[in-house]
Amino acid sequence: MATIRDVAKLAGVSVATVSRVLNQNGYVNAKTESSIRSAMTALQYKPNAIARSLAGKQTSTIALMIPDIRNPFFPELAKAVESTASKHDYTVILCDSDHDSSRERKYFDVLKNKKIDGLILASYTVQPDQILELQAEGIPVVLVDNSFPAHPILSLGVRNRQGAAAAVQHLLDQGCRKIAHIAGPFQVAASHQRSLGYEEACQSKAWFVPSLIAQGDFHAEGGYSAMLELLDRHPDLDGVFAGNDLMAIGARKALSTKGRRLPEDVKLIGFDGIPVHWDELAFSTMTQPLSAMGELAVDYLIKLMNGEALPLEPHELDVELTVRPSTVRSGLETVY
Amino acid sequence: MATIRDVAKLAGVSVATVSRVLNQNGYVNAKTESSIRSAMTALQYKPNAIARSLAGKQTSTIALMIPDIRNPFFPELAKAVESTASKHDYTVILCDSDHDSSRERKYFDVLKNKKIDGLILASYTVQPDQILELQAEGIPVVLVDNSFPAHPILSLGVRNRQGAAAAVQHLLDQGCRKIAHIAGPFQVAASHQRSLGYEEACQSKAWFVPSLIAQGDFHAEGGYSAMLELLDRHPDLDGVFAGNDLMAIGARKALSTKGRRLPEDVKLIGFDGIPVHWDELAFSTMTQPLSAMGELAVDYLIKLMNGEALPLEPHELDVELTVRPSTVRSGLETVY
DNA sequence: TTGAAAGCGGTACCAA
DNA sequence: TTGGTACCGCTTTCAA
Repeated sequence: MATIRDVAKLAGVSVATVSRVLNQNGYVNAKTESSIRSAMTALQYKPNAIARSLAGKQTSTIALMIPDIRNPFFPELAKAVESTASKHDYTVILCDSDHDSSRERKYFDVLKNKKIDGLILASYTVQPDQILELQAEGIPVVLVDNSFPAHPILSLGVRNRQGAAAAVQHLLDQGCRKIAHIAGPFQVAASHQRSLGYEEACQSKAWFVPSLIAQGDFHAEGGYSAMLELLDRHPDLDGVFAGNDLMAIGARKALSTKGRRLPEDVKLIGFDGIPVHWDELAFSTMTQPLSAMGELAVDYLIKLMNGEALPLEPHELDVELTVRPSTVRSGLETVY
Repeated sequence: MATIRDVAKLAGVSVATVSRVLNQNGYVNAKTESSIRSAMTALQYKPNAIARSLAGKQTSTIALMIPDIRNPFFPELAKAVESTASKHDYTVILCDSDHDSSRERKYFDVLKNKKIDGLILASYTVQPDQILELQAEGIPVVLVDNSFPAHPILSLGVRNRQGAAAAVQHLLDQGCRKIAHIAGPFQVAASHQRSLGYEEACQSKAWFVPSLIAQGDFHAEGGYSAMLELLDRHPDLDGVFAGNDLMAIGARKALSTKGRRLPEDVKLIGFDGIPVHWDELAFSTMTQPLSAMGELAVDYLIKLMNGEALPLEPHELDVELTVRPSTVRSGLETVY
């Protein structure tokens, strides 16, 4: 492997000059430059990124940390992050914390040691202090799908409360008169906000009682059992808002197990907009702009890495109502 | 940030000695070591991985390159790769080539510059020469879900031909007498092998005609149109083997559009074993051991990185028949 | 058992 | 406009 010194020698100049053309900074004579460039191609010179990182202070590497890449929420986010990052010549380290805060901690250490330039973090287990510490070590962080409003942490998410309220409103619009809610883990801020949105939209209704809310776990299994529970408590419910799509999937199964037809007997709506492939069973949901979030997260991170000071109020994007046959018979949409 | 020199100074030794305790190699007096260790904790010393990489010759970083993380085939693979790698203190760079060979090439360059220790590659567009070149540059490669038997490239996949034949056999066992096939892209070796497996299992049958094969594209859309085509050509078909699950999804839609009931009128089986969430619609498939593949890929890569010479015949794992209601009425299985 | 010092391959400051 | 050179922080001979 040719080094910068080899190039300098062949071109008959100093390494400093070669470095200048490499980084396109500083003055350098046109003929000098061209002779250097031909030396570079002659030697097939490729700058060693490691050496560059050590001397300069950029690794051109960011990390994306998520709880579980198998959760259909994340591949799309990851795709957008990766693609945007690589567009800006950043490389992405994938960290799957597996919802395990000890793995998270371990990764934080590794990432510090590796001097990554920045981190995009989706976590429901981090403590704000940990993020602050990363920032103190010079690693900018963009928090996604979560926020700590009391701390100086740039965060990015969606309007969960408003979105949830809109979901419930859609059910009301479709004629529902008794709408239940399968709540996600209340420790997860986004989840909590959705529950608040539900309550906000229902509280004033005569039919509303707290027992219309059942606790789920963001997984299909939890949605399934929560739905059974709800049907048991309220056999006459005619609408369900699930705190996320995975729970909606479980809920659908429970509903069909109990002989409820969608949308005739019960209307069901979820939240997230994870990819679905079956028109027949696809259900209505509030779709998150995952791709836009990933892109925006990288854009913000780059600004932070460039030292720009950004407003720290949580940046919240809008979710979009996606109508499918679980709430409107004709809401059939080609999704494959 | 404390450096190794700070530690050396505080402990009253040389950096060489500190380096020795850091790497647990070479002789070092027990008391010396303990005084160094306490200096390290006192200074909160964390070795700089970049400097380490430059001086040593390991970056402890591998890359995982895949065509599209949104393809449900890959998240599980990625999860296993990531988790196994991190167990061995390797960090994983995620490269999503987006099925674009120019992006692939660009990434190869970046990865060389960054001196990654190894690469796990899933690609249907790479040329063997490119892999050879990476290897020549000292970057070991494990090729996944593809192979170039004529070249010295370690590859890992499943027994596609046998698996496909087994899928068809399952349809035969269920009483099918006219089985169609939706083929994936023939340029993809795995896909081609599956088609061969289908032909192998059908060729001897009296009902077999080449027009029972339609071309798909590994996506739901292609499966859909291929299925329509097949139904048009052979209204009496009673079994379908789709070259992958995504096409099976499209095929299912086409079948239901045309009023065919599963499994009564037509039995459908796919290939891959991507995650499904709906019991009701889940279809039979040949499940690939994705998690095992990811783990094995890393294990192999680590051996290669350690300089071990490994046998270069493609390592092929078995696929497993997963029976669901698209082929057997009672094949209901809880999948959520 | 320990230390001095020469790299690893760049960057960037200071002179020339 | 160019070159000399001191780092960046760690590893690894080679001597002591």
